[in-house]
Amino acid sequence: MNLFIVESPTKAKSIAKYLGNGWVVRATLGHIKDLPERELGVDIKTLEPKYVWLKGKKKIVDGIKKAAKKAKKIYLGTDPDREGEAIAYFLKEELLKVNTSIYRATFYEITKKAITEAIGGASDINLNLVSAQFSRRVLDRLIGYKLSPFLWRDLKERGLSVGRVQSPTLRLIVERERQIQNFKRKKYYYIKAEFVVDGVEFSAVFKQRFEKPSNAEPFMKKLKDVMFVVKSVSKEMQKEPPPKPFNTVSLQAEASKILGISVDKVQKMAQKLYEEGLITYPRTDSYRMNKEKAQEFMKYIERTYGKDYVGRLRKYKEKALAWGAHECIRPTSLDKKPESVLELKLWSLISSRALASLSSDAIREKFFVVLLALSDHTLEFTAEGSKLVFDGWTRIYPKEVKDRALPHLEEGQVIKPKRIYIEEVEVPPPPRYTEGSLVRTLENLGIGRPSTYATIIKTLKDRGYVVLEKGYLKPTEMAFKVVDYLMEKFPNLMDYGFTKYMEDNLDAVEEGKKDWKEVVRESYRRVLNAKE
DNA sequence: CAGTGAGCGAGCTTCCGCTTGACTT
Repeated sequence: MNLFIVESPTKAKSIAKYLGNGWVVRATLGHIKDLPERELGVDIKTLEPKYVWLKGKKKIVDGIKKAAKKAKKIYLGTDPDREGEAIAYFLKEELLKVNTSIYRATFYEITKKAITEAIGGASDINLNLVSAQFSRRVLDRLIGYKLSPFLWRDLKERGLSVGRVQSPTLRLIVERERQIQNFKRKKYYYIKAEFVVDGVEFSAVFKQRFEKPSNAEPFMKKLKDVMFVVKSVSKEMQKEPPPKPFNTVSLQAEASKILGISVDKVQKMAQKLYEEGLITYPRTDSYRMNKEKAQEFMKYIERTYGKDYVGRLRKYKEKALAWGAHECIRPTSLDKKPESVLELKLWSLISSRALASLSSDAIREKFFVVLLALSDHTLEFTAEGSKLVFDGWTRIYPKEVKDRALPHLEEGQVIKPKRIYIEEVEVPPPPRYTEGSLVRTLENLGIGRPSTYATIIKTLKDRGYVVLEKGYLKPTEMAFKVVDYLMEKFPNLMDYGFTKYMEDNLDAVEEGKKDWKEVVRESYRRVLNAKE
């Protein structure tokens, strides 16, 4: 008998099916060891971490140990990334006590082929990856546990917190609020001309924008009872490529918007769909899709919508970190659907998005018309129109874009406006973040990971830093104080590029170019550098 | 005798990231 160990019990089930008789597959349920919660757990002089059993994990690993005793070979199939490598490292440390035949197997998708290849090519733990995890973990602990007390002391409130992720995130929310508070109402004025030609209504706008309506008045006088001549008509075809399939962030943002629920709820529902075997792994930053599945989906598109709607499997530029474990979020099969109404809505959203990503471009025809006042050719107006000439992917994943109709116009044609008027346009202040837009911003900045995006928001709420108001995140008084304090005292931590700086250093550790403790020391010094 | 400071004990807040299931409300 051989033993195969993964993180997720759902994966364990699938893999057990592929491997068949002679194999036992077990799951760790994520990390098994971590720094102790109630103390720093890091020797501040040597930076030596103290990893202890996570609650309930000793029991799980004891169970795995029992199986390991009887196993011929043991394969550590935890996720192929920093955190997964650390789990494998601690597993090996324990399992060596009962069996020395231990191998590290990595795979990037759960197919029979990928698993078989992983077993064939199994090797040993990558200690550089493990070291990078230590760096990340210890640095986060130092920042969290050493800096939070500053807030308790100086802001005289208990329960406040500082973190590499949460604090810059809070800064985003607070800075946006300040932009809104300091926003100067600004209005602009446009001159518009309305026409009806062949029963089609359209409007054209004067090339110049005015700060005050009185500035537009002299032009309005000149435009009294004026006729227009069509100077030029042009058009161009525009391709609209399909959207990418979902990853964690885009699913959270899109589903919370469309279904009107929190990103936390989206994530919990997605987890349930995953456990029921209806979708792929829901915590991923990748847009990759399994080739065979993509082929199958494209055949479905051809059967259902016709050949013209079949696109191709596109390659997307992935963030460096998205190299990791999992493909995009997609249905496992188009026939297996959930029963509950809300879950079905989410599943359908995921399915149609995955299908749309494999569908053809939509094609839009855009028109541009230039009109001149017949009496004075310096008075130039323009009109734009557009029309969807081929719906492509938008047939599968609806996108709301209205056509703007223009009548057929010939150069030199003279037309009479129905009316000419001044339109007031007020520039709106920037909006507060929604949970979805915040999570999108974090992903773009490289802050946080797919497994934590939803909990970051929860932490900010729990600390009393933000409240949800009509679906938007609003910072509290305390949030302003905390951000101002941290910006003054630890500006390097509050820099949106800090995580990127850390990641670059972790990359160096992973490549064996830097010592992990040196990276912690340097980064932590950088955080403190401001004053203290 | 007032003021200072060493020493000691009580209370104990907090990080990010990996994964679910066992809790409570």
